[in-house]
Amino acid sequence: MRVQSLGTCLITKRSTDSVSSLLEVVKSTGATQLFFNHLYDPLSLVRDHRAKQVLTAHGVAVRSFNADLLYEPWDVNDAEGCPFTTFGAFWERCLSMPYDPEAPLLPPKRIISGDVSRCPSDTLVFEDESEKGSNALLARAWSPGWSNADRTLTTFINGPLIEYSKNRRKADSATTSFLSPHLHFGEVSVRKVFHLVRIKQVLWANEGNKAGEESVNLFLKSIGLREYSRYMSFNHPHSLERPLLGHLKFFPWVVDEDYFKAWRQGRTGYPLVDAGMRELWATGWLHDRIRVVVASFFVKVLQLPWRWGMKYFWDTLLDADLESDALGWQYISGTLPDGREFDRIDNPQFEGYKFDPNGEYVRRWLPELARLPTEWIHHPWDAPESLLQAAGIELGSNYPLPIVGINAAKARLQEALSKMWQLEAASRAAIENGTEEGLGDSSESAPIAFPQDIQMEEIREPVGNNPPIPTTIRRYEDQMVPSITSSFLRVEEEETSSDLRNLADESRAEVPRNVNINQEPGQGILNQVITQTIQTNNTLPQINLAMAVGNAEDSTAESSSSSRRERDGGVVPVWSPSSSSYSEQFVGDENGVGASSSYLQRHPQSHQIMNWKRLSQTG
DNA sequence: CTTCCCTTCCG
DNA sequence: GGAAGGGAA
Repeated sequence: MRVQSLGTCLITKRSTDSVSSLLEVVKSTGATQLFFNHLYDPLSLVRDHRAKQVLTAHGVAVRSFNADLLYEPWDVNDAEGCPFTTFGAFWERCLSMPYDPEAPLLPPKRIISGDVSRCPSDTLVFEDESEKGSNALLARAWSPGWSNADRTLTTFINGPLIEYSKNRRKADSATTSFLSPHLHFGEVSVRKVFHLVRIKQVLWANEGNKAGEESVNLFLKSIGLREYSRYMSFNHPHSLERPLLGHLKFFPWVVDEDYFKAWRQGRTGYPLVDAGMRELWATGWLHDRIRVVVASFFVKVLQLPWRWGMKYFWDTLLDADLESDALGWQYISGTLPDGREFDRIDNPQFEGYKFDPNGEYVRRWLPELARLPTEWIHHPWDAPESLLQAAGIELGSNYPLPIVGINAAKARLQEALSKMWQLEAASRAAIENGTEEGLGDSSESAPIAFPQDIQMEEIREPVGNNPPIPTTIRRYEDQMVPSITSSFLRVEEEETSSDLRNLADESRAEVPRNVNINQEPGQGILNQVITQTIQTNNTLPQINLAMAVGNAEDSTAESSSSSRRERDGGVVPVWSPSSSSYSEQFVGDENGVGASSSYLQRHPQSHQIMNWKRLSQTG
């Protein structure tokens, strides 16, 4: 594959062993240098650390860079040099760092192409015939490629950005940036977004446009959340699949696949939730507010295990992103220090009038409710029978009654919490008496299995032809949310032994298939090895290679000597599972309740924890 | 201009 | 549930 704009070849490889594939490419091309960009999930950290070691040992000059974040996670610390544990403090620090984020780099003028004639390259197929139909539909929300990303960015900055603060609560999506898939797949750099947006902010500030200025702050906050997701992943590698705080360890989740199915199909009886779930299915995209609504409903009203919901998001979202989504679900579930209080249930009816005051969003995605007046659109179950008839609605027939009443959900939540405290107290007692060792491991270490038999192919768009019904049955490929913990624990055991080869590759994250990347190498092809071979050349561009991180030797001293940034060579602190000591205060480690109470002592200000304490006492 | 109350928002 | 901001007194 020839990258025309750069005049050099792109070699693509599928492999179960990235490091040896890289080595093979390096050898067959005679490359002497390797450049890659950092990733921050535990698998990549381990894999890339190894890649750096192995290739360096083979005499290749390896350098790695930050291309995904405004600041490297290890550069953002509090006054004591410790990582932040709440988003607010983290982001405040990011915005007041002594140096600005790197300005975006221009593309290189040219790259001196190496000799790739002896290097075998796999052909990657990004879309086959059977996928075209559903991909065409998904394309309504996203057109891949860096030039589309650029256009999306420009359109947003010159359009909706200035009114972002005013419009951000509207479920109708034309007011958001649509950048998330482009950012995820590396088609636009977050630094470019940051700088262009800041330029606008300065402009508006000079004009005295307060609303515009505030809009930029709010938009940047969502960029900040993305940053924070990587930050959390780096500092708490377990948090991608385990609750960060352990206070819900004994929560009796409702394991009900019918609830789960109703949620997926958008048949919960709550119009805002259902509209969201159908938009998600049809377009692979949801407004952030609506993601919170459906996820919160999932966790608080249905009380299903949040990892199920996270996996469904993973399977359906175009911008599915492990770090961001894990952060989001933990936030919703109240397992972050600054997450939502667990015992508060949001009422979809009220949220409906907040985010969709005129019911337009609901009518668009739930055509069966289209003729219902706005007064009842978010709570049809209260509507007079005559009115329902006139609107052609038969509750329980062509639109469901609420699957769970809000009051019933509140009562059930309280019951579940009492149960949880009982179990917790029992466990504590058992541990203190030494009669039983950590029975608690059952819930966290072995999360409730994802239902195996879900048949997504059978889901059809409900009555009506708006949105269009997909003509192609969607192929359901099980892209499991990668299970990191098990392999990760093995890393802990084996970190010192030399061969980490298998673990990093076996359980690696899958990424969505239908990604068209024929325009430019992007980091988004995260898990296929994509290497661009480059002859010795010091004017090297920061090309987004698909690899990342992990430099053992040169790093710790320098980077912990704080604020000096490393422009070149991508200095990364030594990272290994056992050295990520910050996790100790969280439950990610084996100690569960005990661990989170030591966290409690350190962070008495955390109202979420306070809540938990209060509840524990009253329960 | 201050104070107090009410709404809104909360990563 | 609590801070914080806006509006009324």
